[in-house]
Amino acid sequence: KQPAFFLFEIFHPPEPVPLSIQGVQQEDPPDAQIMQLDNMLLCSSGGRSRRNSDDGSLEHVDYKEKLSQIREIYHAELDKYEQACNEFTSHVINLLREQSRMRPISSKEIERMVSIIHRNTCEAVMILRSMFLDARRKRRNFSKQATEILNEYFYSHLANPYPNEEVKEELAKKCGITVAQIANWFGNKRIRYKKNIAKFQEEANVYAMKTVTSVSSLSSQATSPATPNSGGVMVCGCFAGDTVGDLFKTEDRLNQHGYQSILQQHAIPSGLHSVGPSCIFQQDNLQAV
DNA sequence: GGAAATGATTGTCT
DNA sequence: AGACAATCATTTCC
Repeated sequence: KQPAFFLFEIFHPPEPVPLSIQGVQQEDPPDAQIMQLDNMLLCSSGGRSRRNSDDGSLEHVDYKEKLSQIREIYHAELDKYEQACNEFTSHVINLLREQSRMRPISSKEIERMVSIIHRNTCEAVMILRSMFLDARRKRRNFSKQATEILNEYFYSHLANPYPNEEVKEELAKKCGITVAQIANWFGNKRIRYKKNIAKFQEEANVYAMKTVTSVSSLSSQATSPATPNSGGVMVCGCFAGDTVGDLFKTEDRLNQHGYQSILQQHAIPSGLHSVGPSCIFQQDNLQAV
């Protein structure tokens, strides 16, 4: 899942970041750093220098050589750090962009993240961690288009609104969300629909009409809405004006007004009491009995 | 600002 | 493993 994945990435950055160098870089201007290096070198070679005090020029050359060597290493390390820091920053930005599909992320938030990374990496990890833990339940509603697609599928497969893995993947692609989100959506939809069918009547009718128009526009000779792929049409038609919340009553009405034909279309044996186990109404029957 | 809607999470069941 | 049910946390609507 995204937050966990992100945390893993943070704790395993692409390149180990040399914290000590970062601290030096920020706290001291370049000149002060060079001075520091000079002093360190003087201290480390102090003993030898005293022992060879009679050969001052040789010692000086040796010192200069060492100094430039260390400077080279230092700058190489500094470059490495900057590169790692930039890589890490772009890495975080990419992850944020990915996450922006799941929850709203403003450009300000991204800027803040970047400034945090450039402060102190250790501190940054802690801040970022808490921020992501806080944000783990933040969400964004699906786009209208995505909801349309999902509802269209749901209401045109009302007899068996259980898309298989293949269909889920296809829907996920179409809607620009994950398969897990598709599963969540159908889980929520089934349960909420079943809990209060009356509330969803209007919506069901809307999508039924959509199916009618799309089907009739596809086949000009179709005079009846009961074409193989228009299951929702019949279902919603018989819901119109129905205020019954009780599933059993609803089922009776469905049987009376043609829901049976939809069940048959889905290769479900006649009579709701022998409907396959994947039918939501069957499950309710079992629970009620 | 509060209610309703909605996506996600968690625990339980089969 | 997948479905359901309850619930949480956020967003949207009035």
